[in-house]
Amino acid sequence: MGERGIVPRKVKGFRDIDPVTSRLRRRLIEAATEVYRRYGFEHWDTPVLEYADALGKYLPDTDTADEGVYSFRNPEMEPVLDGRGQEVRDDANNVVMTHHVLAMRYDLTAPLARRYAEELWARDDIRSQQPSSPKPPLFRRYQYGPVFRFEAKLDPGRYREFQQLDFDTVGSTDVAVDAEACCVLSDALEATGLGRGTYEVRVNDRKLHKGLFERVGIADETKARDVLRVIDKYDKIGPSGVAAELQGGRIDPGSGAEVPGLGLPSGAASLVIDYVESCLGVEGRENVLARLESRLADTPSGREGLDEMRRIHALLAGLGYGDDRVVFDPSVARGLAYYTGPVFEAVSKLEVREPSGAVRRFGAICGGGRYDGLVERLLGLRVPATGASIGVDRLAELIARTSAAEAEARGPVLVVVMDPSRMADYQRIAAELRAAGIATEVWYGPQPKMKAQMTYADRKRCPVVVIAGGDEFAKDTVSIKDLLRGKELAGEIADRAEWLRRQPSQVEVARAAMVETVRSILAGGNA
RNA sequence: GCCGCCGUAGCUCAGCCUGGUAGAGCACCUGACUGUGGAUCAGGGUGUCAUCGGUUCAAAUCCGAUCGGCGGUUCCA
Repeated sequence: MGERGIVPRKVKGFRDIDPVTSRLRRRLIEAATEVYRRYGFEHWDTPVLEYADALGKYLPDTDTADEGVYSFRNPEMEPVLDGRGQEVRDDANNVVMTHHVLAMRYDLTAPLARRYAEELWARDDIRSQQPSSPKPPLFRRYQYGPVFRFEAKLDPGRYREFQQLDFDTVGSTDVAVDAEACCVLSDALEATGLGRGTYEVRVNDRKLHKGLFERVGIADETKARDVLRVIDKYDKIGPSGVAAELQGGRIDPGSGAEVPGLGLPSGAASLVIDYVESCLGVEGRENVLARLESRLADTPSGREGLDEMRRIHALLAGLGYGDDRVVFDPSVARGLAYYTGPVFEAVSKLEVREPSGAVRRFGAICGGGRYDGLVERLLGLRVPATGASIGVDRLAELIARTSAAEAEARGPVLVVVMDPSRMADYQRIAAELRAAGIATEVWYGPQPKMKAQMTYADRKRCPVVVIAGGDEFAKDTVSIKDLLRGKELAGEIADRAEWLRRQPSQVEVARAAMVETVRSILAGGNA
């Protein structure tokens, strides 16, 4: 053995997708996008690469080293543009060129903003910073595809490349759109196979949080964000943990890690905890609203948030979306620097058991909300938008783990090669089956031994094998073996010789009847 | 990123404390079987003991660093 060459290895955080997962993924995307389409969203795609500054405007936490985008310098030189889109020139009046930084998209919303802003940019009134029309055009689209995030820590079910399935409405401030987004999520999840009652769409409004801070007297945004972060951990660390982190800090008993406190006065801390606990275990959107009413109605932002929630509730109720599908949960705190109004997420209530026996909770499988600052940072123009995204990979994993049917994926039909000199005949058999819409593969492996071919078919979960040797060709027949039926009957095998003589899962039929016979086996009937 | 635990065959793991160059179950491979996967029987160990370095006559075993996994913490547009 000499040099081994380059060691083949996959990039960490990225995945190879096997045929079963791939098929499931595509099925989910088809089912969900069909729902999106029914609501009037149209399909737009955008490139995987964007100029980093177009994305970067939405990187609220670029200072944290943990996360980031994959980026690199464009190999091609392009002109540098100023804020009005004019080429920058040097003293000699030459156009200044540079290798711009390109980045892989980390979600589908930032590219949407770019796409939308680019449309507006073409309008003279917008470019001159003096919009003649204060009303941005309405735009509804869905999009799916891979997004890329550099994450320092890779939890199970968390990757650096993953699929998102987005739908967004740009150009409307009406919370009716937010209510509709909840319906879309619910419909889409059910279309992919989640049973009613196994999931819930949780809704909150960032304005409620804002109201809480007004009440408690927290004006600083960073501080507010810190408080929300602590609230979000309530189910993990409990009321005493939350109280400690809001005030003096605590030491995590699990890891011994020191968690610094936020230094809130104890009165403020108990107001915050009261807010979180006020709705714990409260069933029904009406009841949640009533609890919040008594706590936040006297703050300007809280009042606003409550009005929005109330309207969303009325719209949902009018459409028949009850508490079995959409709930109000004031602890939901997504995308702190990003969302401006209603926020939603969808979670599965099913438990998944790891091979190790541990129960694993799936995180949110969908997330979304209103982000009225979308285009503002690109064009200085405030454009309302709301939308949500399904995490396709998480949903796929959830369904794969909780649905037995999905695990039983089938391979193609295999045409066994008994006599390599009759390859043309085998390929003709395969062509006939394919013409009937049946996925079919001819054995091209090295040894023509039948046992090896059967083992191959078994591994590949082939449902049917077509066998034709000298006997069959002489009689113009084929032997058709039902591997799934054979598997069922395999338990009865006591004497192999006897078993082979009877071949209970195999039939010999006239060549003309082959397609029909295979079709009926695939349809579930036994030949 | 920080703290803790872990890293031996394809998988689940034993061996490590008390150094003497590896073992179990399952899986896998071969054959009984010249035209039949799953039964049965008979064979087969398929491994740079994560990597690199240190201590030692001798390291899977002791020490250090690195990489990888898991849990927590941070974070999640």
